[in-house]
Amino acid sequence: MEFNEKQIEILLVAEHLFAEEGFNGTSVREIAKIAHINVAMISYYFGSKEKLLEALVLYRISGMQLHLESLSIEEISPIEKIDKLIEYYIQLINSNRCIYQILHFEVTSTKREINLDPFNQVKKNNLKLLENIIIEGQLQGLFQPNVNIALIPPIIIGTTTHFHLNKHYFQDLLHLDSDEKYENYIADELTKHIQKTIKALLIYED
Amino acid sequence: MEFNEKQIEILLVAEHLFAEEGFNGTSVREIAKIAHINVAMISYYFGSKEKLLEALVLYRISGMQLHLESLSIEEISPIEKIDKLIEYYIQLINSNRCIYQILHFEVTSTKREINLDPFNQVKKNNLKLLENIIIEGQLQGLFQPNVNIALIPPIIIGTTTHFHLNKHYFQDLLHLDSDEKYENYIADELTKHIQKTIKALLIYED
Amino acid sequence: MEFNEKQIEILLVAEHLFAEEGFNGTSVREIAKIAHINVAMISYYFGSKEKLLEALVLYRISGMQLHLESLSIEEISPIEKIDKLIEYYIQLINSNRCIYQILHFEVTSTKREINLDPFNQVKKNNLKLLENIIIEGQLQGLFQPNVNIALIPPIIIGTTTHFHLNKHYFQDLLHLDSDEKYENYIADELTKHIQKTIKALLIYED
Amino acid sequence: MEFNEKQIEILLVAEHLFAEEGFNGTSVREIAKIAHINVAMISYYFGSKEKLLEALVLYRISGMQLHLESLSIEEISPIEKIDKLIEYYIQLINSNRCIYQILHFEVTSTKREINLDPFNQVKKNNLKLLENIIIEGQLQGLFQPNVNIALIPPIIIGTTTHFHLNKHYFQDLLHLDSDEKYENYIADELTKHIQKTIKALLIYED
DNA sequence: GATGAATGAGTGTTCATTCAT
DNA sequence: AATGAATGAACACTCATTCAT
Repeated sequence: MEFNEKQIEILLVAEHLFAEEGFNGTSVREIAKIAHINVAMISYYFGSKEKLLEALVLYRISGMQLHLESLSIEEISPIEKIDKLIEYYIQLINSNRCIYQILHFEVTSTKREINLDPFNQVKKNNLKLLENIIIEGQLQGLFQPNVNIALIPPIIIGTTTHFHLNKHYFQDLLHLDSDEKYENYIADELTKHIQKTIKALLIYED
Repeated sequence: MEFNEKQIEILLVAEHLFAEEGFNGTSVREIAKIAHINVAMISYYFGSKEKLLEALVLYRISGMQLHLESLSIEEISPIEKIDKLIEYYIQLINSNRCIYQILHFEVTSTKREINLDPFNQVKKNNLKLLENIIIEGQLQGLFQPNVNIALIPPIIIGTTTHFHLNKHYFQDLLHLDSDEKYENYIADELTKHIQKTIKALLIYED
Repeated sequence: MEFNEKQIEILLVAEHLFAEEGFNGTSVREIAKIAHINVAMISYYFGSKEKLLEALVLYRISGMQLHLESLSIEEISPIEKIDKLIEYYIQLINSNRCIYQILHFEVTSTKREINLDPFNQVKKNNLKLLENIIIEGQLQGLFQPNVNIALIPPIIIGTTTHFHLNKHYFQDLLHLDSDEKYENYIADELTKHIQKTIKALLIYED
Repeated sequence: MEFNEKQIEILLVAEHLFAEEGFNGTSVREIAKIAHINVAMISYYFGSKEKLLEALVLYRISGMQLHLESLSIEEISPIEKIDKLIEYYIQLINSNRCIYQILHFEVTSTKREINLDPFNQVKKNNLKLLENIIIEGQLQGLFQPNVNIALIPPIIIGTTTHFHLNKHYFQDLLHLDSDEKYENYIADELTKHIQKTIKALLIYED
């Protein structure tokens, strides 16, 4: 699917608004106004508001694959690989914050007829990547053998998105009185915390 | 705030629909139809659709406090306390799944003028409870000293809600081909997984 | 028709609101609230909102008769009688401002099924009173013979009500920067102006 | 402000209904039905029902200026000028009957946020025109010096609108058993009556 | 290819009134 | 006699979409 310049602008505006106000809370007129295009353009370009969402999902999912092919062949320890992967994962969620929220709330939970196979495939690929690293670590005797690998991404994604969703609460709790401090906290403390957690889980013998 | 029988029925129907279709995706007529009441009743009882949401939040938050006062005085090890607390926490999220989703997506993220102070207070109380247990464990030399306690609830809540939000994906991935199996998986594997993760984090020396 | 204390309070509140906001612009809930009675009382006491208006009209019309029986027998010149009558008329409109407005706008012009016979009778009686004075003056050679008597009350009522309806405009135009000044202007200048006008009309030979 | 054909039709229908049933007594559906347009068109064209009223007022006020520039320079006596002005004034009110009623009742008296400055300006302009004629007459010694000029338009407008508002009463009183007779009465008797009244007032020495 | 005009369906809310008590 | 609870109907308005141009 190829999108022209205007279509991409519409997608970006829609992404922002869908994330902020929800799909039903966003009117096509609002999108059209901000994107400086005619209302009819949305139906004209995408068919309908719902199909605009579908196009947006498609457009964004392609960029959500972890591009860590290098990681597999790098000559660093699996522990460092885990650290790198988590850092990269959190950055990925961070920079795709809007579409993550849209996907989870507007698509996954509600009953829209949007094909999520590409999204699910991405998640499975990312899971496979993680699995390879863990198996490598287990073979090296660094990681414990009995870990539920499928439940590790939920920790990373879940914790990060939860932190995002409750931004105000955590800004208050952790005294992050500027957006900059908040962003830095994610890049530093939250990332370290999740890295430590996953590594503990992998290494810790119960 | 006291609600009569019909008001509670409206609240329950609204909760279900708001969680499933979103606040903006749910019409008052839909609520009225399912609750077998007149459309005007919603305005009559609650003032407006928005105030209905507010009433729902208020109604539910009171039940979201962790009732684990006993835990503090029980003569079991802090490790067992952590296990119990997590199990209880997950059950709490489980049975309040709808309002959790509503709170996170309809209230926290969007700009509604709903007072979240009670909700935030509950979260802080629950955090305090967790903190006490961890400090107890640290004093006994069971837990490591340098853990970011504030970031532990996000792991529990984030992981659990992420699992819920992606129910279909995980049902497919983990071959949970019935709702029963899915529920059991949460009660067993997911709970164990999160317990193990948190304990690892607390005990693991990096 | 006898009204009890509460009914009269409702009537007074309704009169005030109907004049200020119009019949359709006033809700029975508004009336009930201000009159400190239950909403159902209005239907209970008067039958319906429309019948409340009817009752109000009936209640007020009785007081709108010019009580100037004395005028007929007083031993003053017809010119002085005209002066007295006009002054009295303007005061009458003044103190019945609300119901006058309601009658003209809510009843007379729109198609309500309210019996206006009593109101029309009052107007005819008042016209007769005026006619008698004018005939007396004509017999005394004070007034011209060829005057259209039926069109004299419209001058008095029309001018006065027009002044009331455009209160703000005239307050601005005539620098009547307080309600007191405005009221005084009516009692003094406007009254004198209308008296002079009618007398001129009656005396002036064209 | 330019209005297209359909917009003008809506304005005309609205004018008629607002005058007849009042602003609150007229529903947009009623307007839409009679104007043979979709209900949504009213919001689409004017923004809201209230703004439709505002547009109507704006649309009509421009036509309410007395176009009597010729009068100032015509070589006729001030007395004849007064006659002409009054005749023209009454015709103006006559042909703008609806908007006059709307302005007086729906706009002037109730608390709408409609800008009445243009209307007030028109009234002041018309007053100025009258004033010039009267001063001319006074300079020629035809009119008395001590007349309250600001209170003359109220006589003309008040009397005429009062006559209109009480159409049924006067049709009954004056045996004007057809609309034609009623209209003719205004053009003949009522006009003459008001002309005579104003002239008497101006000429009569008290 | 692109758009202004237009619309039917649906929105949340308010209304006067009714009715069981 | 008096009222709180309840309701169907109507309200103004917004929506995503269509269509002639």
